[in-house]
Amino acid sequence: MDQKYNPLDIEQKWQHHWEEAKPFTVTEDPDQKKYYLLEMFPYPSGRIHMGHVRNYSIGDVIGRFKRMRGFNVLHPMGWDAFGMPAENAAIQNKSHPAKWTYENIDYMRGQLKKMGFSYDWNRELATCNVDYYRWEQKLFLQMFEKGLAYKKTSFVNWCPKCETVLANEQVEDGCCWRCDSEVKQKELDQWFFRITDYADELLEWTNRLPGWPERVLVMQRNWIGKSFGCEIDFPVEGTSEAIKVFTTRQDTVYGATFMSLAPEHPLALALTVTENKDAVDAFIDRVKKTDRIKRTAEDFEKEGVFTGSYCINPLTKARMPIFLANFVLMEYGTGAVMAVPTHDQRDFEFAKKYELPLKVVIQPVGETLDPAAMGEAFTDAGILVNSAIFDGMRSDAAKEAIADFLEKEGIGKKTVNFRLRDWGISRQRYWGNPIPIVYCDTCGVVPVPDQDLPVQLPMDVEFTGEGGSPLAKLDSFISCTCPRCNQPARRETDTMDTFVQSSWYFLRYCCPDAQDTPLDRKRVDYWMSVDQYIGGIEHAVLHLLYARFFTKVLRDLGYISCDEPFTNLLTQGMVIKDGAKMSKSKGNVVDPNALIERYGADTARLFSLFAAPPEKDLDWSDQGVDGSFRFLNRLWKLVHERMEVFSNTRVLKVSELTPEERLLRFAVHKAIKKVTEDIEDRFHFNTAIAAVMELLNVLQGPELKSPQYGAVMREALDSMVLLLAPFVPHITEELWQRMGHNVPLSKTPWPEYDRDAIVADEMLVVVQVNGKLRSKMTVPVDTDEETVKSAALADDKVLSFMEGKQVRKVIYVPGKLVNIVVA
RNA sequence: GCCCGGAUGGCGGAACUGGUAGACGCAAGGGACUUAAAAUCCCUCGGCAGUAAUGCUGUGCCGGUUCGAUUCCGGCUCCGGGCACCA
Repeated sequence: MDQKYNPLDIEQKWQHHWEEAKPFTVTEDPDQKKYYLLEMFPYPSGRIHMGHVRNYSIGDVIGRFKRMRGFNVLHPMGWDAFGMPAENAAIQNKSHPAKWTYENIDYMRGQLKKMGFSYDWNRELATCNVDYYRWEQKLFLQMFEKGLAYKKTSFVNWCPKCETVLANEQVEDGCCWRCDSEVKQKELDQWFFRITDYADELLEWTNRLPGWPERVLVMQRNWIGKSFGCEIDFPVEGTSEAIKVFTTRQDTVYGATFMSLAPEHPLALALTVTENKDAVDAFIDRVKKTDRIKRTAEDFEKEGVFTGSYCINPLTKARMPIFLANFVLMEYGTGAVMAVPTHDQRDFEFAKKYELPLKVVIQPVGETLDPAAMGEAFTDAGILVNSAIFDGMRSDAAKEAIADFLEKEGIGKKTVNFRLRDWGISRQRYWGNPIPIVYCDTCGVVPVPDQDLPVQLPMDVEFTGEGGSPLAKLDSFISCTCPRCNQPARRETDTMDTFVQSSWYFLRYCCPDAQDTPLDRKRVDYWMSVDQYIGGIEHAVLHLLYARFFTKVLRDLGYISCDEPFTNLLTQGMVIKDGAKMSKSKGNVVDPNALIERYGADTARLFSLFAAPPEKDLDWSDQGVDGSFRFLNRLWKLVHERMEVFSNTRVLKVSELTPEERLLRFAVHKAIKKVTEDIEDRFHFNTAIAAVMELLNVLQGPELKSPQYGAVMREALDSMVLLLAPFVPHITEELWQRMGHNVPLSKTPWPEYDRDAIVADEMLVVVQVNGKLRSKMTVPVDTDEETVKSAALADDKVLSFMEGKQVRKVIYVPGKLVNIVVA
């Protein structure tokens, strides 16, 4: 037998075995506890990177562990395969995105297999495959029917480099999430998903996801941005019209001295008097040319223009001049703001600039504000003044009272507003799922009927890189007949955002071969929801919000029963090297292939799990990798060395062990307990691995000559190999087999620790004087409190620190320490 | 500005409910083996003083609670992340 640890051979051997025996293939079994484990599926960009290695290694530990614990573990893998890089590569290489994508998938699948991840490959799916996206088209049409998918003209985020629209969630710091180009605003007719219909439920459930990291939930809550307030009507002087405003500060309504409208407000032009028309037109024109992102920056100068019209404050009856203001957004609230310059900083700045009246209606407790002397708005809560019957009330009480009063008078009503906008899903790109819609001059927007699905993405397309989407130039695709009137019609040429595909892939994994339906309810209901989801934090308000939305929509469409897709979420940290995220431009990339060739997959897995707990950033260290490799070599050597000792050993007789043997066994069972708890309760794989390293250090001690040493050692090495199996599956399978086991590790249960073995005969008691460590004593475990205390008081070292002082108190923490308080 | 995290040796990190700070690993130094090197094995390894035993000190800073604080409370500093002209 090979005595040298040769990772490449044994990894190949066991990967081949898994390929043949398929121990990770699962079906629904109502008699077994199910466990759905999922890592975020990769985009097939070419080759896997360290982030993938880390993400999937974390997942694989959990998968293999749960399997050994007797769970029916669903652990699928697939490809988030539509998207722009494929199209860009096609332009560059004069190739086809499909070719590029499928080649990448083949290569990366090979890489994942070389890492030894325990996936059920029978369920593999690629979202660019028509067998996947056809069902998404069906779901789109059902959403269209229910009004959850709709088309509207609006200003949208436009990435000039990607030549496509981006959802709000895909704009980061005013730049494209993918290519970092500055995002512009463009007015386009686009498809949207009505995620705002689910805003309340999405928010509500953030309080019912205890298995999610709090910061992800907070980010989602902020993103949804629910605020409570009032809608109030301000009648326009001399007309029967009223301007509706939204405010969260109805307690300041008596202080509203003017009105600010968004330049896009539908009443803007109608309210403009003839003398002001030129100025207003010029202002609107200027604002429209200003970039959206800049316009909404906090430091952007507040500017406006007077329309010449007035409205009436419904409570004070004061005349309020109506302005257009550049900082007022049409898409939040009603596009109109009642301006309270004393209690809102923006209104304050605006009022100062255009010399508008200031009226204080909230006084801070114990202070009196003088409007003339104010340098900034007072925006905190306080006591109402100058507010008629509400004078003297506190802000929060006044909010309620004024809201009730407005409702009673029919001037306004309580309402809520969300920051969340509908999800814009149209993309002006080729490599995506075609939106199954036809435009007919007679019938308008017509959904493609069920029997005509799927709308196949045509393959005979040229990629020039010029002039936008290739689909928009492909007559054979565009030209069609209207399904309603059979007249010539045009096909929609936009494709769906790739985040649509990733919003339900985890459901399709449950029934990847379902033929007549996107989702086979019986199977989906068996597996869902995902018990553990693992991926990067960067998807906190993207994928993770969209997937929650889709799950709720599909529930309401009757496809599934669960309310939420992911019960537990683990967000793993980034992989860092030399103080920066690994990237080609920084030149600090570690290639998994090179690592596997040099050390084997087990070492790569072990290091990425050992160097940091999963949720923290992982600092890559080449020497650290050496250390992990050394450990596996020591393990290999020790098992082979001691194998002979136990080869002809009889059964372990626990009651007849020598003290040395008992100590060895103590170490083994302590390790089993520690590793089990670290994996199960907290996913602290780094400390679990450290515990096994400690055990190895103990077992490496000198061979004993005592009669049961062989039996103890057999139990020890068996246990150690089992404990390491989820982390380093290849070497452990090999050692397991070499130790004479016929059943492979992948079918062997997790070890249980023996409670009796971890009860020590003696205990170490630390002795403190005034909280400082002064001595240690070893006493039999059953020693009673009084005996321990008096032994501590009689200790030589302790006595020297008590000299000339009186004992005030003696504290005993059973089995741990004695603290003697002296003065 | 608001909301979340975080700060522990030369480095990655450990200490789970307040009870021996620094597990495990890396690096470094010394030694064994070797003609030599690699590999392997052994020893040392927070700081200061001391040959040593040992003592003092030490978990970002200041203070508090406690017999006892890396852990709890109050106030700061710095770093990372999210949100932000959202009415």
